[in-house]
Amino acid sequence: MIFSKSFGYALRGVLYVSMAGENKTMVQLDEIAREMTIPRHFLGKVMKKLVKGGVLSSLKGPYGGFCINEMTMETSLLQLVDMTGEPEEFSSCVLRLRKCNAKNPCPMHLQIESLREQWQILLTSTTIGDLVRKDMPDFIKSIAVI
Amino acid sequence: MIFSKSFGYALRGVLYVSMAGENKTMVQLDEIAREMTIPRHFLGKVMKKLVKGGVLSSLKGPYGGFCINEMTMETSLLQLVDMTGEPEEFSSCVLRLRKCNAKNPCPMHLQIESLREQWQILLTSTTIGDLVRKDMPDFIKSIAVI
DNA sequence: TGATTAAAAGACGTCTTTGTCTTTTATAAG
DNA sequence: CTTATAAAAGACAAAGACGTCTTTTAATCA
Repeated sequence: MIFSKSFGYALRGVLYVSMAGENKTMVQLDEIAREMTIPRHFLGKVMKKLVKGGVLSSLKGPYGGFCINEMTMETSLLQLVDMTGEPEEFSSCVLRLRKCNAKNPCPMHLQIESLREQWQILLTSTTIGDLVRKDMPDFIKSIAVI
Repeated sequence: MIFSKSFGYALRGVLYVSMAGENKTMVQLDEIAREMTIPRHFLGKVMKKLVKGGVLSSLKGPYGGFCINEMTMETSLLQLVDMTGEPEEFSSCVLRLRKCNAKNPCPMHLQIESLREQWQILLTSTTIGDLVRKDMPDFIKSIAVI
């Protein structure tokens, strides 16, 4: 699989907060985990990363929880990937061949590099806001568990 | 990373046998591991899978080792992926959203599905033979360790 | 048959990802 | 200030990928 489970949890978490947060101010971990069918404590760790990354804001204590902020809707999927996983090794050959690069390309270098760039562009140009705006009403039903 | 280390080892292993095997009959694990800088015993397990999968043949005992067969050059990269890793979950949404499919697509379904298909096509249509034929002389230098 | 060789197979250990549980910290309300 | 609440943080466990080492099996040759 291309994306990690953590990424999937993060995406669904942000989307849930973005949509549920339209009415309420704060959305709590328990609700997100229950509605999205994500292990509660693990989701907690993922959400913490998102808060650290600035994608979401949080508040402890009674009436606390998570909420969106100025950055949320502008966040790209690539940023989400970076926050939830390891920083990609962008220098190395996708096929794991040594010394494969633009100057000394492996036989598949061009085609693979092209595909990787398309992914990059797609993930960079798509924001949480895009997803939320695209088809809100139907989408809420499909962001639950994998 | 898209492909596992095992896949990288398998690819380099098959390529090495394919190219070294033009002269000699049998290529041994020790030589492959040494020349490709791959952990010997781990490579042994990967090579075993390839033999089970029919991509390579092997012989035990003195003068034994690995050699190519009728299937080797026709093997696609996708087959190599399948042999070295887990069977892909092709039904599930790449973004890990539930119930996302052609009839009930998530907002990114079309674009992502298109990219995935391009990968699929590339990996299916590229065979070991293609790689070996493409630029043999230069390639042998670049298939070593990542 | 016996010795040697090399792949096959299995036991075991490490590291990362994923998941669970408990404790700590921060905030709101009385 | 005390209590309740909820995120933050940390310890720990399970599973899989990756890696090492040892034993077993099969083949060749004397």
